[in-house]
This record gives sequence, structure tokens and C-alpha cells, in this order.
Amino acid sequence: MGRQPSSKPTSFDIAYLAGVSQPTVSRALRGSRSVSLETRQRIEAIARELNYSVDKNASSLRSQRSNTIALLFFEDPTPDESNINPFFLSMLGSITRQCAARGLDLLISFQKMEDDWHVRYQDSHRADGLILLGYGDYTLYTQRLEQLVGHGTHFVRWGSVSDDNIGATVGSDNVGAGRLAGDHLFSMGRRRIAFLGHADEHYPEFADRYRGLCAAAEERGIMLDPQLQVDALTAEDAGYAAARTLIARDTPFDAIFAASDLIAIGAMRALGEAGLSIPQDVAIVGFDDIPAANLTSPPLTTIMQDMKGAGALLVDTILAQVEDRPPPPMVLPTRLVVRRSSGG
Amino acid sequence: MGRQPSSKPTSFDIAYLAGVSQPTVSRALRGSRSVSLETRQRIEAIARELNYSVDKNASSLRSQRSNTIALLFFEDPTPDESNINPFFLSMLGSITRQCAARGLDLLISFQKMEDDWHVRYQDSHRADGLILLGYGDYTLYTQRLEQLVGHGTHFVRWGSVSDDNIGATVGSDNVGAGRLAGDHLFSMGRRRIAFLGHADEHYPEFADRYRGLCAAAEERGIMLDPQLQVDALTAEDAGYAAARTLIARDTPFDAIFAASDLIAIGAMRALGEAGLSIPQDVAIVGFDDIPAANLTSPPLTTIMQDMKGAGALLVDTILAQVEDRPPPPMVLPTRLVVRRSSGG
DNA sequence: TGGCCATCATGCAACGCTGCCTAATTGCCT
DNA sequence: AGGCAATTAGGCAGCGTTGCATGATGGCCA
Repeated sequence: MGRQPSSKPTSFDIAYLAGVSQPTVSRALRGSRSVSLETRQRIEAIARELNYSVDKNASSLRSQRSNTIALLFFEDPTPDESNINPFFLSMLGSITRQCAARGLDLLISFQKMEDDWHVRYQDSHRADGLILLGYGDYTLYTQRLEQLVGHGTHFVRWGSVSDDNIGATVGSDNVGAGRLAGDHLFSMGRRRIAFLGHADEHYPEFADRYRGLCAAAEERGIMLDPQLQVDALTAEDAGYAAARTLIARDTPFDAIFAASDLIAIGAMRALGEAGLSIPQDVAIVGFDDIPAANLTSPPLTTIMQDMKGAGALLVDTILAQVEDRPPPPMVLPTRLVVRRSSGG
Repeated sequence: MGRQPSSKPTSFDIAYLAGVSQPTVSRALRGSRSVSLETRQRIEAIARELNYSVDKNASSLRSQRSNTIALLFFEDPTPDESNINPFFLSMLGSITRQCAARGLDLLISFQKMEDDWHVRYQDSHRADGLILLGYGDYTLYTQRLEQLVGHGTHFVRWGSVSDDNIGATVGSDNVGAGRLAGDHLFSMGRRRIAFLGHADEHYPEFADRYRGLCAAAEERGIMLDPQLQVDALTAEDAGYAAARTLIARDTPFDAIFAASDLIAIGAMRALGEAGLSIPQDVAIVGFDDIPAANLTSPPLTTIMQDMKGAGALLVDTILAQVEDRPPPPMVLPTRLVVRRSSGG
């Protein structure tokens, strides 16, 4: 009572001014039913007048809830300083908005896989849960995910959803998306479709996309030539290199489905240099619908993921874990965005 | 003592096991000199074994320091969901790394200008300071910045640096950058240079760039035609529209300096549609060096800002305020990146 | 009128840590 | 040998909040 008037007001100051006890102030401001309307309004008025705001640290310390989520990006292909995968950036936009809508704070970090996230975030009560966004060799970090699970950390990962996922996973329907891309290219009359992107179990999302493409082919009684699959990580350079490899194989192809837009953009550059015109000689479809997809010439046909839904689902999944509720469903539909690169 | 073994370990548990008092544990783990090496090592070993981590909330509550910075993005041209200005995204990458290097956490938020940041972040002790990244009409938010200053909030803004800035401001040397762009275009033999971007006091960064361009012209005894300046906000559509306006004015021009890469990209599209070839008919220089600048055809000559330096300077400026040190210098040099769009 | 319940408010005790001040021990100098 | 400084550790007191159990008040019914 009667504290320094200049220092930041505490709930004690308000209690003193309102003539009630400090705990009553706390309950009044958080809308507990056991405070009469009149008292609450009086307290609220004083709080407003003093510009009072609840101390986050005291609140979190006491309640053991930080109402904060930590978003961790990681990449294993050398992260060259500030160049971040554009797809994840647009995910970031979506996640921040979802957090804001739910009154959550968002802590973000670009970590290497080696660091002890759970210690740094959940164990220290900085965050209630972790959202993991990353790419690279999935098998390399399964061990770390198992550690998180064993440690009881609340987390959700963006990636390929399957039954044997370690921990909660949210992702797009990559198989369905691959099928969308395939159906589109086949309906444009293409028959020899190449796939640029890794297709093995180390990169399950890419593998799913390839599987979807193959499924679309099979439905038409077409068998894709394995010679037309070329490994590539999601980077412009990798796409360029993969397309050159593809061309050098001298196996005819009339379309490319790239596992990501960055790959597609790199491939377009290689095709151009090789004198192949898009879409006349080669139709091309990408994946992600990053902003640059609209800026290429010709503009890139691509698969759009449901970013808004993804952000919401990721955040909800964490909240479900924290509040011990059953998790929401976890696969998101995708949509084909037809632009000129596929001859649409 | 002898607490639940399953619950998260506290410094008391360690103190008990190490046979010392709890404050000693705190000091040992934070490297205070007043703990003997032997004791410290014993404590550290136990802490490691228990997977102990300091509770951030308790620590911050006690020390009144959160070691966290809040990064606030704001835009007043309708933020269409997840589309974030790519330049700020690359800034984000830089800031996160700087924070990580200094052991700071980063809280991020995409707010409208209306919200009460200081209450939400600094007053509630969520963050020690605020970094503001935004664009749009500067005069609209001066009032809010004054509020922050009056409130004693620690903050730094990215923008146009001048003597009458409200609060701390960090930014590139926009005038110098405009001069760089102008010098380059003049040295390529261009004489009638257009500027796409607002040039009034509402957008001081753009105005500075224009001023630099004009200075480069004056040094050569050339007077820029005011007819060749067209307003544009930083967006691809705006650049497209501005270029069309420019063309419609029917005032001859042989070069464009766009106030941002997005504007430049939009302008290139308009030029292409008008049958003007780049760089033969019109040389073009952008600003920011966003990733897409390398993907346009022809690749875009542009001004690169020192992102790494910017992140470091922003973070250091906040830390200086928090620790009551004099602020670091605040203007960053820029660099011209010559690609084919300017005929270089 | 007494007793009982519902409503509203209170007090106390953490939450886990750090800052300040004091106390014990040791080593060293005179 | 005595005294003084340096080194190392401990005690205590919060930081501002929330959870729990309890206490006061009044209304209502029997």
C-alpha cells in the first residue's frame, strides 16, 4: 500500500485504491464470477486509469502457463544466413495471425537440429509448446523427435502425415496434390512426365508427391519412366542442376512436376538455356505457390497449400496437447493453381 | 527438500543434492565469481544430470529482465493475410540470428498500429524492448511513436534516419543509395530517369531515395523532369500501375529507378506489355535486392541493403537503451548490385 | 427466529528465482 | 601471533501473481 507513485502499478496498488484485497483484483480483472459486478467495474476503472497491465512473468510463474508458443525453423542444407524458404515464411504469417487470434504470443527461432529445444523452451517455461517447421533429411531427426516425445514435450511438426509419425504431425495431402498435378498434366495431353525432387524415404513429403503423380499415371494405364525422376532438394540451384541432369539423360519428356516452386524456377532456367520453350516443349508444374511463382515467365502453374488452415491446425494441435484434449484432424487439402507454364 | 522426483527439478533440488544453499546454485549456474570452481563444477554436473533448466518466468520476475525482444511488423496498406513484404522477411532472418547470438529470445507479432504495444509487451514484462518494422504513411503513426517515447518504452524503428526522428531510428543511407542508383544509370548513358515511388514527406525513405537520385543528376548539371516521378507504394501492382501511368504521360524516359524491387517488378511487367525492352529501351534499377530480383528476366539491378548490419544495429540499439548505454551509430551503407536490367 | 445456503470477498501460501547483506573461512602480511 | 583483506557461502526478502480454503454477509425458508 502507498507505493512509489512513479513505478509501474501492481495489483496491490489497485487493491489499495479500490479498498479490496489484492487477490480480488486479480480475479476481477480475469473475469472470475466470484466478484460482484460493481466491484469488478470499480477495479477495472482504476486499472485503466493507472495503465495497469498484468505482469506476464508473475502470472506465468504462478499459473505455469505462458500462453506462448515457440516456432522453430530448421534446415539442414547450410542455411546461408538470411535466406529462408519462402514457403515457411508464408506459414509464419499464417501462424502469427492464428496466435494473435487466440491471444498467444509467438517466440521464433531458427535453430540447428542439435540444440536442446525442449530445455530452452518448454522446460524453462518460456513456451507451452513447440511448432517445428523444417526440411531436409527426415530420417536424420527422427531420433531427436523421439527424445521430445519421451520427454513429454508438447510439439507438432509440419510434414508428411502418416500412421507411424513420431509425435503429432500436420501436413498437406501430398499424395492427393501429386495426383492433382498429374491429372492436370495428363489432361493437357502430356504423357512423359518428369519429377524433380527426392523420392525416397528420407524426404517423405516429396515421396508422397511423387507417389500421387504415379497414381494418376497408373489410373490411365501409363507407367512413368524411372529415368524421369531426378533428385533435388528445395532450392533454385538444385532445381537447375536437376533439370540439367534430366536433359542430359536424353530420355524424352514433355512435362515436369517439380517438388517445390524453387526447384521449378531453377528448372525453368535450365530449360530456357537448353532452348526448350515452356509450355510448348515442356509443361511445368511446381509446388507451394510462393510469391515468386507469379513472377516467372511464363507464370508458374503450381499447387497451393492451405496456409491459413495450416497455421490454425498447427496452433490448435498444440493447444489440444496443452489442454489435454483430443487433437484435431491433421491432413489439409490442396488446390491446383493453373498459370501459363503448364499450357493451361 | 526431498521433493517429488518426477516433477521438474528446481534449484532447490540441486542445492539439496550438492549440499549447498539454493542461492549458491543460482550463482554457480550463472557463473558468478563468488562460487569456487569446485563447487560450481559439482553443481553443474548435478544440473546436467537432472536436466535442470532455469525457470524463465521466475528468473524474469525476479530480475525484471526478460532477455526478450519483441519484433512488431505493421503495414497500413491492407495486409492481405500472409503476404509479407519480402524485405522485412529477410530482415527477420537477420534479427533472429542476432538475437540468438546474444542469447535473446524474439517475440514476433504482426500488429495493426492501433494496438497498445507498450502495454502488451514492455509493461507486462514480456519483452525488454520493441523493434518496429513497418511501412506506409509515416505521418500517420508519429503520434503513436510519441506515446511510446512519453511512456519511456524502449524501442527502435527501421526507417529514414534524420535529426528530428521520434525515438531511436535505424536505417539505410537512402540518400546515398539513391545517388548510387543515379550514378550508375548516368554512367550507363541514361539521361531521362524516372522515379517510381512516393516522394513526399509521408514516405521519408522513398523521398530520401528520390533526393539522392536528384543529387546525382544535379552533380552532372542535369535537371530531372518532375513529370517522370510517379507515386507508388511498395507492391507489385502499384509498380505496374505506376509504370502505366508513366508511359501514358508520354514524356520520354530511358531509365527507371524504382523505390523498391516489388515496384520494379511490376514496372517490368508493364514495360513488357507496352513493347518496351529492358534494358535496351529502358534501364531499370530496383531497391532491396529481394530474392525474386534475381529471378526476373532480365535479372534486376538493385540496391542491396546491409541486412546483417541492420539486424545487429537494431538489436544493439535496444540493448543500449535497456542497459542505459549510448546508442550505436544508426545509418547503414548500401551497395549497388548490377544485373542485366540496367544494361550493366 | 434460527439455521442453512448462496454470494462475495479475504488471507495465506506458494510459484522458482535473484539481489543484497552478512557470516564464515582462509591466506597473508606485519 | 594478531589483524586484515579476499574469497566463498548462506539467509532473508522479495518479484507480482494465482489457487485454495476460509470467512463474512445477507436472503430465504421452515
